[in-house]
Amino acid sequence: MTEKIKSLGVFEGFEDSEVASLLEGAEEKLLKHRATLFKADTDAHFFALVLEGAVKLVKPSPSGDDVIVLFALPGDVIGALIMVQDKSTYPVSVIALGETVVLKIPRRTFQESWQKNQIAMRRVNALIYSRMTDFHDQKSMTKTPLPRKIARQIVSLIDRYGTDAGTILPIPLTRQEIADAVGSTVESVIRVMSSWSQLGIIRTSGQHIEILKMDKVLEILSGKLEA
Amino acid sequence: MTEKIKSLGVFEGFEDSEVASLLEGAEEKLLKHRATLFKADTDAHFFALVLEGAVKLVKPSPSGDDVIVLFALPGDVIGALIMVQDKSTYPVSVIALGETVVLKIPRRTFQESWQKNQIAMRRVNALIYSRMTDFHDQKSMTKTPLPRKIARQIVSLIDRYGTDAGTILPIPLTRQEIADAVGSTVESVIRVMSSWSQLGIIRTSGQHIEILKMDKVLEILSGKLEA
DNA sequence: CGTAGCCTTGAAGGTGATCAATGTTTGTGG
DNA sequence: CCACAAACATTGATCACCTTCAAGGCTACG
Repeated sequence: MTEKIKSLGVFEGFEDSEVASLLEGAEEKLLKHRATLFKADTDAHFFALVLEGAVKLVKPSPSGDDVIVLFALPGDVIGALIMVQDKSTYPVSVIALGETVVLKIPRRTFQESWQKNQIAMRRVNALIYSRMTDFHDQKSMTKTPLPRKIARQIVSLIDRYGTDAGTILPIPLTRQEIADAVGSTVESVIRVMSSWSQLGIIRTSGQHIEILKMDKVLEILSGKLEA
Repeated sequence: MTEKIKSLGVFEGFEDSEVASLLEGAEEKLLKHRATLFKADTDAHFFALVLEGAVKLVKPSPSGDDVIVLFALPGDVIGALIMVQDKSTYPVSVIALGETVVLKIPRRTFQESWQKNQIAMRRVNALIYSRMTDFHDQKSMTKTPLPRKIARQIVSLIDRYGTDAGTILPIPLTRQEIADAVGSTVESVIRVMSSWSQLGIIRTSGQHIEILKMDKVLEILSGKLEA
């Protein structure tokens, strides 16, 4: 068992043996950029922990405009809630962004170890709680102009990654993905971000986004700045 | 302890003594229409179960256009997730729609009984799961035209209430509230619903909404019908 | 060096927000 | 039981913000 795993927030302060039982049957898996961890509507027999890199949770839509429901970063748990349903299929597909490492944990282990471990469950629920409030935030911004939505998304990602390396987005994101995440179109996202680039607020090289003036981004988010 | 309480989904199959310990310190409370159960940013010292009627969870916005994050109906749990956070304030305000009865349960009871009761926690998590997928649904409809959003909201409410009395919305809703729930404006909601009324798809008297042609509503939801 | 994936730009058009005014229902106190 | 106020519903006109459609450019990689 690697140090990396033991140092995850979910396992903080746990005995090695405790962690071992929570990881019964777990399997570490390396995903290449764009690789799929699981597909929506597929039998949900495992959940996962993100160790390195990132994944996106995509809800497929009949009309082809998929929506990104969530970005999961290291330390995040995915597919845990569905483990409590008796039988079920995943509601979303999970796709890696960049090289990423995840830990696949079988449903049985969830039922036999996680659900019996109050502290672990508390921590899982805490993660879910923050996800929930994030949805609330998003929902409260439906009527808000696009630039503010994009700003929110960016800030949310940086906040969650926590690293004070800070101003560089932890994941490679295409404009299309940003659009899918905020519920807009590539073109509109491009227009907004181009204008930010010109104002020197951000700098992008390829899928890499760097925030140069966080204060400005926050002003946009709060509506003070139009940009 | 009333029969009504014991018959709630969360308590299904539980012994009376078990239910009693889960309700340690609980207090039944009658709320009048529009009465507030708790306010956002207030110390979260209890969570609640809806017994009768309904409540709305409102996220206040600085700009005054509040957003309705969720409608909670009988059997729903509200504020449970926040009980796992060590100390915290409610992220939303809760306001009754129509005469409603709730059961206020102290945080201590959550920590001492609920968290130790695997089955109860599973059920709470199952409720949360369905709420989560509901958010996913909503998010996947951001780019969708307003009528479909409204249709989704209506169908979701009727689905959840389950009663095959069926075609009458279980809660009194103003157009403003519908607008707040789908992220739109009163005027726009009115235009959509008026057109439905004229087509004989729905009938409204005051805050009461009755669905006359559910099939049509479903067609609108799926995009087959423009209306 | 050609293809695939992503980014960019422009023009046109639509959906819904906003503003403003008016009608209707509900509830309350005299 | 009436009168008035408050809350809710409605309608119309205007306009901003995005979406959509179309075309082209850039970069990377086999």
